Amino acid sequence: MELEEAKRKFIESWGKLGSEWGINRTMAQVHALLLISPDPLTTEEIMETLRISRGNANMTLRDLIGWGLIEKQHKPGERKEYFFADKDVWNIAKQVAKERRKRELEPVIKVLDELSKVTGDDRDPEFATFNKSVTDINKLAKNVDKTLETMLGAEENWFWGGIFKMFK
Amino acid sequence: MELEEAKRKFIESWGKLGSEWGINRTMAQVHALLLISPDPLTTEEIMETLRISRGNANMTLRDLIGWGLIEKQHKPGERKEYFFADKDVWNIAKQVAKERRKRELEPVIKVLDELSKVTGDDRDPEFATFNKSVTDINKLAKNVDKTLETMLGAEENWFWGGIFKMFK
DNA sequence: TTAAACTTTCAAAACTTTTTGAAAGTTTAA
DNA sequence: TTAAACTTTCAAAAAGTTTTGAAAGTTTAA
Repeated sequence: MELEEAKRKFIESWGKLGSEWGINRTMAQVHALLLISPDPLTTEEIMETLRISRGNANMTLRDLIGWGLIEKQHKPGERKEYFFADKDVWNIAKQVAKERRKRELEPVIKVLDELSKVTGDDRDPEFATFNKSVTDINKLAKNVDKTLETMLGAEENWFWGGIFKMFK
Repeated sequence: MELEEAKRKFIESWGKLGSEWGINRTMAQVHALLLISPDPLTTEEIMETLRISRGNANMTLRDLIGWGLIEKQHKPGERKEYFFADKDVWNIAKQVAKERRKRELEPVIKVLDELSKVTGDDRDPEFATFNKSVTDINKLAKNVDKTLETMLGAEENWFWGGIFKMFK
């Protein structure tokens, strides 16, 4: 396969993966494009390469900055803004985990905590089943949360070494 | 909070979480409803409680069975089909991880493997950047895959005990 | 100041996904 | 057989999401 085709394929795949993971397709594609660009790109260049509108490009770039995945850069003597992506895959994974934890896990845990407080008669099957599911899921969510927290604070090397060895 | 309100809230939250995680809202809501039902429910009951159409209910129930999250049950002497959810949270997490691994991770790894094979001149920054990102992401994806595989094969208890201790 | 170069906004349009509901299909009991 | 009870299908409609592009806003250099 030739480099240009490979690049296109990479952008396409990353976009698809993104849309399965709550990051929208264009956002993931712009990210992919910046990931494989040795130099920072302008809005104009991104619009052209991915054939997207100015408005879309601007919004997407802003979102990506919000996710901590890309940064603005200014070249001395130039008015234009350049964008570049952090190329460190471990950082990317960490950022995504961090954001999703904040955006999705935290609100759910808040609701579950509230729902765990509901009281009732344990001999009432309606209550008992509700209560068991809610408490179990709450425990699971808290466990995941704690795990993420620890992972985010941990150092990079254990990851590349393979966490999985620990479960053997 | 009163039990009925709590149930509604649980179904709503689970639905929201589902839609952020690639499982559609109705599917997650039906699952939530079955999770907190002490007894199996019929299509009719589910339609009524969640105010969804017959077609939608039928499709959703089929999908949930496909994900391994619920099962059909027959009551002796009755024509109707009843549905019930596995209430074991660890099983639920395992099933979801298993399915997503198969549906999403595997195809990506396949593409990345292909893209890793692309050759070029390492002094060409275009190639070098592309290659580094692709290989790094490939390593990450494989690592996640391996971790999932091990987790899925592992026993339940280490999870409830808290994996996170291992990262301390 | 001014105007050129650039960025941001947002209502409307395009596209995608989900849901509906009526019709077709299947199973069972009599 | 038949018909009632139930399940499945799928084209069209509704709902939800993303994208466009023109207009408004901002910054900078002169």
